[in-house]
Amino acid sequence: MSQTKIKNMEEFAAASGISRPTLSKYFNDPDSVRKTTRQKIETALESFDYRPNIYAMNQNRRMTKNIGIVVPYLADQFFGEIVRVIERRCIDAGFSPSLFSSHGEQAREIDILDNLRSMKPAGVLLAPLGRQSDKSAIEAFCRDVPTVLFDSNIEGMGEAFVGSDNYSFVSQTVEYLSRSGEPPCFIEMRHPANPNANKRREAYLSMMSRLKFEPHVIPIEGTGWEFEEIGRQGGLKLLSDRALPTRSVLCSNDRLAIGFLSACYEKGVRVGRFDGCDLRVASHDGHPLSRFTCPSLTTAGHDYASVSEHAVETLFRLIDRGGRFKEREETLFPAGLIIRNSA
Amino acid sequence: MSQTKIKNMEEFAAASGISRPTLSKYFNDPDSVRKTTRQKIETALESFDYRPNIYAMNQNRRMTKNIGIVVPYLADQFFGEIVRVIERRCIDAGFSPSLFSSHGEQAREIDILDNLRSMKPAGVLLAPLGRQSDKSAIEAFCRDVPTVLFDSNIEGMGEAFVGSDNYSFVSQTVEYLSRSGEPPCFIEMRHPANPNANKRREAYLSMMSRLKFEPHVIPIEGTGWEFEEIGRQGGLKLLSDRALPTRSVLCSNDRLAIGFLSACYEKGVRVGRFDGCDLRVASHDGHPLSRFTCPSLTTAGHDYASVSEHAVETLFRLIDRGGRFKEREETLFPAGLIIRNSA
DNA sequence: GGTAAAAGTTAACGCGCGTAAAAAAACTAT
DNA sequence: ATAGTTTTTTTACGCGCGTTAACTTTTACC
Repeated sequence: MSQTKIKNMEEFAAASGISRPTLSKYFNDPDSVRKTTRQKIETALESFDYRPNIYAMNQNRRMTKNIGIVVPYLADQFFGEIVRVIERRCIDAGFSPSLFSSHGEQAREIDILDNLRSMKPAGVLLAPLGRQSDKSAIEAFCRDVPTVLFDSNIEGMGEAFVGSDNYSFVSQTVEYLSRSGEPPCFIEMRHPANPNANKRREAYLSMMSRLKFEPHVIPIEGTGWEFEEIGRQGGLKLLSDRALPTRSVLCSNDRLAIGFLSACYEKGVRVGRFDGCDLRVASHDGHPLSRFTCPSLTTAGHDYASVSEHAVETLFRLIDRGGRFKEREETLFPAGLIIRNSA
Repeated sequence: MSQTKIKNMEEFAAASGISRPTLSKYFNDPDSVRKTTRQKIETALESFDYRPNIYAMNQNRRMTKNIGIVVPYLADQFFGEIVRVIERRCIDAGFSPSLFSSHGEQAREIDILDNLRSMKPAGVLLAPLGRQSDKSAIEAFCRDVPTVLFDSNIEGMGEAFVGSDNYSFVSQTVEYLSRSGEPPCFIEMRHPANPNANKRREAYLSMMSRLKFEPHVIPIEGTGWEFEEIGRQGGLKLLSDRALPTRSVLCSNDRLAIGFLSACYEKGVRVGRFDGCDLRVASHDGHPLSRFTCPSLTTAGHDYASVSEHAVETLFRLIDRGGRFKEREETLFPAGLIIRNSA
């Protein structure tokens, strides 16, 4: 252990017998110094436990090794999962990730972007709120900071977008439901916060038309991020009013479906793909809890790993390129159909 | 909008007609300058949009206005909810919260604490991993940085602990279940990661003994943070083996119960508090999704608002006091019994 | 209107580190 | 061993802001 407290790089230079500029080089990139000196430094580091002052390090740099990660709603397990993978990859690549959640509020998203700007990050991974986002604020931000969008696309913003291919999600569920029984109606929020919802509706309509079935889009009321409650209330109303046009239901996303299933249960409607069931219910996202619903939920799942890996990989490439791509990139990953008991 | 770009406080001083030291005072505490000058500054701020360099601000300060928030697992909605409230209050109080998730890994928790230390935060709100935590690392950290623990208590560490009163949770559920039917057996993970689980088992045993019922603690296998899966596998096994000693089941926490309910559903066991049901299931935590299970889950819910408010309030008080309390504080909030359909 | 207290200004230094230039030292290859 | 290359050292300055001290202007109050 250390005997004398080392408080700056100067003192550590004296203690380790390496000059300060060389130490500075080392801390910014350990591979930039000769192997023998690197070992000397690392030996000294062990006995003196010194860490450079991060504020002093960054204040005179036009760009830091920080990476911002912004998600719309951290309580949504989808983002919890994505963030975990992204953080790990950033750390492994020698960056310091900073995590922010907009908590579904536009003002908060703008605040976060403002803060982020003054952190001079090397790059930012941004999952915007979507419909609620202040487009011009995001546009201005993307001009200043190298940004990769994920999850929600906003046309033309950021240098790249990485997300899931909504058509792939919906085409698989519609095709499966139609093949194995009655074609589904489609339940969604009337005013979805997230642009993916619109893509999914369009995909549903297009698939139904291709398969020559009559489409039924059923919008339910409610705003905010409490999707389960919205799905539940919508479900209770639809079931009370006997307003479902078909005996197959496709929900826009799993959280809505979780609420809808709870309504079915309460109303005594037997959900499932087996004989004696009243209704089949399927959905999209592959929510971590979708396999614990009653019955377990048939859904089209995100390729979580690919989306997060590719988002990070794209950002690193963007940083290497100096923050600009020739052309905006868009990468969409297909879904994987997960057949369980609900449909 | 601005015409000339302002790049530091010097230039902003010239543009606004206020001297730099006064500006410095203003940015560190807007109330420390006279109202008239404050208004002049704020007017100038609007037309020039300047923000002080956060790195330069902090590098020569022994303590910053940063607050660290560390949780063991962000994908757990319990923490998602708590973090939302805490972040908001920190911002309103003029601090900059930084959010970190240990993702259930000891190494990650240690890393986070190391980083946090070099951020010189004014204070830290730490929900430790629990059993997996490196006690000595946490102890060392708490010596250097004013820290309030929450959710998981580790005896003697940090200047304060704010959490829920596990006895209150369990006594209410056990009392309710016993009064309204058969006394419950208690299902928990054999090696729980979180110390609250141990408190809950003890509370169960103590309540059962007080009520003069025979206790049945049923440990189930599995490690990690995938509680639902653990609860499900445990449930499937118990039901197959017909190993449940009673027709009332009390789960240690809601996530376990969600898995257990899915096992019951799959096995065709009718869960509920009504005639014709085979089993009653109750639990603890008031998980955001507990009301959407099938049937909806009877549970003892955290007082989320009070826990998070009081944790923040305690940290602010600690910071005011210079980072030390005379005596370690411990505050526990009681649970609220939420009677739904499962029991 | 005069005076003391409060708030602002000017001038100057320091924080810890990045970085550039010139000189010295350490390797590499012939 | 020698010349050539790479790496390290020395020296010195700058970044943007915190902070202090001495001084000047504004306010508040009788």
